[in-house]
Amino acid sequence: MKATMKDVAEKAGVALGTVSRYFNGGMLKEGTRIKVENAIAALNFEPNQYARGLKIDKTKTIALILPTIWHPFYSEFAYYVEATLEKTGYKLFLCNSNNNPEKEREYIKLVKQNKVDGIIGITYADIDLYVSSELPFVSIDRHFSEDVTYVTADNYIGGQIAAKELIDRGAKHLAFIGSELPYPSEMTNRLKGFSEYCDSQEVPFESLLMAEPIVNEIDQIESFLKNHTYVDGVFSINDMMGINVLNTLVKLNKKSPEDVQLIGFDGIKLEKNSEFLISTIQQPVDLMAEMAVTALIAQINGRKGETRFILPVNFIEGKTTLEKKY
Amino acid sequence: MKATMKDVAEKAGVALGTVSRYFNGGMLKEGTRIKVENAIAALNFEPNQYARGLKIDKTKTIALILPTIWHPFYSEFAYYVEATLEKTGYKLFLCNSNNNPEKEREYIKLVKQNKVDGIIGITYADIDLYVSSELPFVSIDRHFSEDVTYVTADNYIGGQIAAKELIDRGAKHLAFIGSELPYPSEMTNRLKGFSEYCDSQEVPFESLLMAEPIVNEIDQIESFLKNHTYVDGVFSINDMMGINVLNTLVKLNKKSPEDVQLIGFDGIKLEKNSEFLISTIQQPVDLMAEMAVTALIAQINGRKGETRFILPVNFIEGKTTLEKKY
DNA sequence: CTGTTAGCGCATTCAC
DNA sequence: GTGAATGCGCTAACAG
Repeated sequence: MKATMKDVAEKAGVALGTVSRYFNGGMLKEGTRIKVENAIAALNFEPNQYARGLKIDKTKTIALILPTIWHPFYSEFAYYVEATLEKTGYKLFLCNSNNNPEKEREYIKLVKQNKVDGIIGITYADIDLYVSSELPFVSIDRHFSEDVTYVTADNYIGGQIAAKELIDRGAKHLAFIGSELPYPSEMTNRLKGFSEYCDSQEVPFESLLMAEPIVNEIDQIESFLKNHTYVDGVFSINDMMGINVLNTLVKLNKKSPEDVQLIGFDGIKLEKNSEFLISTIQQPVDLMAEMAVTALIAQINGRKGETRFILPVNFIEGKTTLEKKY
Repeated sequence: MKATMKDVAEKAGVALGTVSRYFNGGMLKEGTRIKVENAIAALNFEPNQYARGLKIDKTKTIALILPTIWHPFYSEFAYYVEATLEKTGYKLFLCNSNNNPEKEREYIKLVKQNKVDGIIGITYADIDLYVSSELPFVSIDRHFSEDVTYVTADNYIGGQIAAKELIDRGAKHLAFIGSELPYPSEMTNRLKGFSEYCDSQEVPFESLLMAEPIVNEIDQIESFLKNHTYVDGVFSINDMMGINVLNTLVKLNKKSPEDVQLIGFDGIKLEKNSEFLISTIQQPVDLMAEMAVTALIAQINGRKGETRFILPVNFIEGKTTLEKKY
């Protein structure tokens, strides 16, 4: 049998409230404190969190909704979210939505069920209606209605930097390879920054915009590259797609960076201490996680501050770009 | 304000117990059921899970402890655990232990705190004492005391297969590159299977066993390969290390598979639909997750069946091995 | 500083 | 088939 606080109180010869006070930071006289501690140890007691939660109406738990944890970018984000949360004693529910709105709603319901205090979500589905401003919610990379807090990297500047770095490294004919999301997202800004910078420098560029969900990604990339053999600088919408571009280049007997320079987006690494896969625009994942957690906990505690957090990105020089020329 | 069951009862003009029965599968007369449903919809009511949990002493929640979610193998495993759990309505707490026993114990305590019903753990730390047989616990890749359930891939056979495949593909001088864990683990069996097969075929092999935690992994691999230039077939303890071996080979101007064939372990992919990184021995991660969940839930419900699950591995032909010769 | 007490929201006996 | 009453384990307010 699991011991209860009542058992502890009896064993220690004190009242129930005293034991409770011991756990909630109240002052106890040296003697009673020791009696209580002994009883706790003897019974191997741990307070029942569900009873506690019922009483104080807090769970010290949040849910993280993301498309799939089986993706280096999201798993890195989850890693940092959990790490940040830990410092404040919060626990984390993990939800792989697979972009299924149904499942996202199910987790959003957990807030009403008092199972979690709030939610951090990377979601591209249409759950606007469920995300009200009363719900402690922080969105990543996606802008809901005005008063829903969101955290994002500066995708627009990221796109500009990608274009600039390719051009500065001697690329003359650029290309953007990416997808078109059915819902608006910060990702669109990557292309916007890229194309506007190209235009401002009067550098021509092509673009391959595949419809989501993408089918035959590899084939599409291959035929695009075949039809645009003069392209010598590619900006891919993210690193994973960048890897596919790289593999396709190999197949077409082109070398990177010698023949085609390539810059991705995200800054994926397979582990904390491994290398970046390609040259890339790195999102400050650790910072994004930290901000998201901080903002969420503030909301949970009734404080509402900033609702927009746009964090800086930076260029990572990897194996798929040449030395800077200018 | 959040509505309670009492509010629903009042609004529907029925008693509290009736509403409760509605949620717990009791029979209601058509008329009352509709009244209840209307009231629930009107108030947008969701049952408070903490109150429910307190009452029935179940949380429908489990915790997953792993070294770090920021690692493709673990994130794939977590993906499948969550997917399996979902089917049974369980929720998942994620814990990155970073191999810190303190943190592992903290999560194990959640069971006593009634915050989770059970635990699945991939842990190499010394937490034996905390893992008693009363605790619903399933260990992955690690054998605790006799009655603690564990799930693992057949690492011994995996090692044998790796050796066999390298030899069958014409490698004459093999090598094992890996680490030595301070605690016993199934991983040790990879080397055992490998070396025993080599011995049985009278094929010579070298081995590099780096002490954990590994420092200067790349340097150690490089110097090992430099000192054993005749090696033409490498079995690395896992895929991540395999990638490091591959990078080092490139640096040393050796080609894989032409000069050195390489087989890893795990069968890592960066996403569900991406490619394997190198030739490898694949663990049946999906199956392992499923078995772990099934066994855990059985334990939670008081049923105890098998306590040992050893699942088959298989060879994946990737870019770092040649065609089979024999 | 410590003991007593009243719920938190719900599931589950019992009567009816 | 339904309503009323009891308590799960705990916190917090109050009295002493």
